[in-house]
Amino acid sequence: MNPPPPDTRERILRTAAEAWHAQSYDGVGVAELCRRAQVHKGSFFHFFASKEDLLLAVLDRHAHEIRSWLDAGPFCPDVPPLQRVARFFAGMAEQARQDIAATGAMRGCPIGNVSSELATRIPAVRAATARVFAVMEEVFAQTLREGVAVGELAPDLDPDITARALLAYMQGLAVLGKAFADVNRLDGLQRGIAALLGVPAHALHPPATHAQTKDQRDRPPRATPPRGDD
Amino acid sequence: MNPPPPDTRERILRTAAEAWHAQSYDGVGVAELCRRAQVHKGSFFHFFASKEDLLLAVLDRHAHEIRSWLDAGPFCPDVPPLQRVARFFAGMAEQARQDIAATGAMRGCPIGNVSSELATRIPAVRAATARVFAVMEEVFAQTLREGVAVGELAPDLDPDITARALLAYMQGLAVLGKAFADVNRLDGLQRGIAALLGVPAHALHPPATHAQTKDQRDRPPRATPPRGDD
DNA sequence: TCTCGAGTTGACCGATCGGTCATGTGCGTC
DNA sequence: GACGCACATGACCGATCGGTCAACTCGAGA
Repeated sequence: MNPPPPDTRERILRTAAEAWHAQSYDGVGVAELCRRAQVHKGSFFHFFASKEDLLLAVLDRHAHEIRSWLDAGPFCPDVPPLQRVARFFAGMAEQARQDIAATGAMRGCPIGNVSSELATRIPAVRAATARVFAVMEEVFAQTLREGVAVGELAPDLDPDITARALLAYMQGLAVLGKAFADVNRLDGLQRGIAALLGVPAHALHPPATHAQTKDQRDRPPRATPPRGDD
Repeated sequence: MNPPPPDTRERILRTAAEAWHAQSYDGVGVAELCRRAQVHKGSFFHFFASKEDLLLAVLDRHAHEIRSWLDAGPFCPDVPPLQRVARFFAGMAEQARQDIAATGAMRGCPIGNVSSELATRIPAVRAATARVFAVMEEVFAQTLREGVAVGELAPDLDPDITARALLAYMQGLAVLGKAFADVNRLDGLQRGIAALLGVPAHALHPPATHAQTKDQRDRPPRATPPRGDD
């Protein structure tokens, strides 16, 4: 009810996620984070025991929110399963295009980036990123299972292994996209997905236009207000 | 040439490549690099204008050496094209297994890691990693072209796009492997490759670890014992 | 013999790193 | 009104960062 509620903690979390995605964990220090979030250093360490602690909080939030985000967005069951997958990858491509337009570079996957940078150095971070990936894998697998049930996919397709392959392909596209920074490289992307799914390329017809996955200002049905308790 | 000159520069290059692969660019500073390479700081900056300069040199070397390395190694034409691809990915899996055994973690792809960490921050690094990826893509594409010519692959398969997809898949596997740090996750790997190539999974039987009898061009692939090797 | 320059050595630099801490302030409660 | 507490504020800390520098060694060429 407070007009200017002290969303300090929230601001730090969001700023960190954004900054680390745009650059890297080591590349953005606590001081700059504080500058961007308009928070004083003392306050920062009032909310987070350390920089690493903040990273784990960011990843934890991802792990807890990504499923509902996916379910409400690209994987919303308002279209058949195969189209959801296509819509998800189309969203990725659109995101990449926006990155290029805005900054001339692609930022890649925030989770994949962090994992690549820190998985060997900080075991807890490795585990946290794995948890996020596992959720995505589950969402993929569930969708694929539906696809099999509906008859869009071959009955002998292994949903779990295929989900894993899809996730790998997606991460690889993120890595290559970031390295090449060229949207044209993304052509032929659909073909790979279709191949992994064992369907003809035309089975993944482009979902009309970019779905409105980003204009969601409304509160989701789940009543839990944004609070990063862990 | 230089008969017994101290290979200082060489030592720095190798140490940096190794250390940055095991950890990350920002995670290993010049001081530690010097410690490991047994080089004094002054010498370091005698050979390289800056830390970033060294990184570019490391990447440059990769770009120049990787083609001949691939051609002499996994892509050596002593086996049919498809088997070379299979051998390459088997080598990756083997590498991952060794990483786990030695350190309990997977290091991922040295190029992919660097790109993920620095592509948005240092454009020159982005370009340098892209160059390495481009070489790999070329080697893949060439092999695929051969595969089409020999009849191992469908005549309408697009070698360039498929090569790109294969490279993406490989990078994704590296990212997920690093995050999950679990060799079992690598099962089902072959299936994805086969799917991307449009061949049945059994067409990619795991090749022997080392070079084997050459000139088996006319022999169709035969089933080989599954991964019992450990 | 002298010079010269590639390479070595380690002290040193300012900036920044992640993190600490004493103090201040506003608010809810008794 | 006084106390407690969540949070704000910014000076401050030692360590480390990437990088500089002057002095030194030493072998090849004149």
